[in-house]
Amino acid sequence: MRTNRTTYAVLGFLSWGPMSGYDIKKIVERSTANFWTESYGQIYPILRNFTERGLAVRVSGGTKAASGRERQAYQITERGRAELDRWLREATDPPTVRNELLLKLFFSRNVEPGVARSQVEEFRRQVTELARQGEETRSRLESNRQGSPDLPYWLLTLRFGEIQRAAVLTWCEEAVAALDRLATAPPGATKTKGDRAAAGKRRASKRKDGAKT
Amino acid sequence: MRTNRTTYAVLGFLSWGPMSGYDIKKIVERSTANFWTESYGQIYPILRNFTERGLAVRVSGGTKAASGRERQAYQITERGRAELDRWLREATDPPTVRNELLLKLFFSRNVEPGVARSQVEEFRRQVTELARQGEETRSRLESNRQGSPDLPYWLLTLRFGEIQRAAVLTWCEEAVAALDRLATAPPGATKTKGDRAAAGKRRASKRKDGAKT
DNA sequence: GGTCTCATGTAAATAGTTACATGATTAT
DNA sequence: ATAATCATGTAACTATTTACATGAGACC
Repeated sequence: MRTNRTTYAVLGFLSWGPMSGYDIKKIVERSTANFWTESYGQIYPILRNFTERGLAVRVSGGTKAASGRERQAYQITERGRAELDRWLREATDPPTVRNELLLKLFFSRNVEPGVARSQVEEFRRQVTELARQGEETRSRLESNRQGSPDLPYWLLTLRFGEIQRAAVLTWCEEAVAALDRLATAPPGATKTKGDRAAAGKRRASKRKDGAKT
Repeated sequence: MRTNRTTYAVLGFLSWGPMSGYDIKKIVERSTANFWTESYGQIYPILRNFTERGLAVRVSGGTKAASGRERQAYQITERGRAELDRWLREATDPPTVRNELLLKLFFSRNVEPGVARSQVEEFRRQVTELARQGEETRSRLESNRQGSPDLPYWLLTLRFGEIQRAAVLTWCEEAVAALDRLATAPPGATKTKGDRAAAGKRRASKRKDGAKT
């Protein structure tokens, strides 16, 4: 029975030093956003939970900086570190993916190929934007994190994103080309089994396809 | 306020023809497992909900085949098709990813590089297995779905997986190599604040250049 | 004076999984 | 006989997001 993954994300950040829930949220947005997110609704309760389980202690005050309320920082304990260590060594389940774009594509014969095409194009724009952000992150890391013992690991996660995004962009182009071919060539002409024509025409009108309502 | 994505997955399957919750679960496992999953706890309630909202009607009996209970099939209505159509055209939010392997890697300086290395290796095994399954799916589709109007779309989603997995496997090798270098070269080299040197050298391919400062 | 950001937190809603209850039929 | 599979469904739990309440200091 796998326990809450948020636990470990938060423990991981606390391993860098004492910080508050607010800090964690901000850092998550800047550092792991591409493969991990957390919301306040997760973070604050888990921090309280840590103090109950002895994985962290609350150190009020702290840096203080420029804040309205008093800063509630949390410091990881030995037990907290042990728990983090355990998780880092433990087997990792493959991620459960849910990709809505692919789901739409999967059912896209219900619409004209142009619709699927626009979806892919929009997806490509999104990925391109992520790639741009990735480049920024890389130069930021390389210019002011030199020598950090964390850096090699951070670069590994960054590289994952880079390689994956490049692949996805390749696919986008391939997919757009395939959909263009579908849009022009295919209505009923090609394949076997005579009944294909309908798919291309589908949008034209509502006729009965043997299904009543 | 985006409504439940499960809704559309189920509508999509019903667009193929009347089917039961059980059918949907089985088909999901065989067809979309790589980018979409659903559980009974989602499917059955949503089917009931469809009858209330007029997106599908219940057609008891149906194929019947070999079943214990009476088969409860659901048939999509015109309103259901309209809703599916709307969703297919609607803008798609980028997927929120949560990749636990990358999260572990991100915090892996808390353990020896060998730990991260094993995690990546295990991940590679998982992806390799998925790739094998993907190949099976491809030959299955190509041999007995020829001429289906859905085929081009299915192949697109399949291709996405293929391209992405190839990229991920490339990354795995790169990552293992990087972690091996980390394990041998750097133990204390980077430790202190003052030495930017070590990190910069790390990029050099095979350290014959005396990379350990 | 207004609004922005810092900051902590909670409540409610939504999403999703897991485990179980039930029971008929089919294969061994 | 019994195990497996077909099949439907629910309850409880876990996970996660969103929206809101609160309030202080900073900035214009």
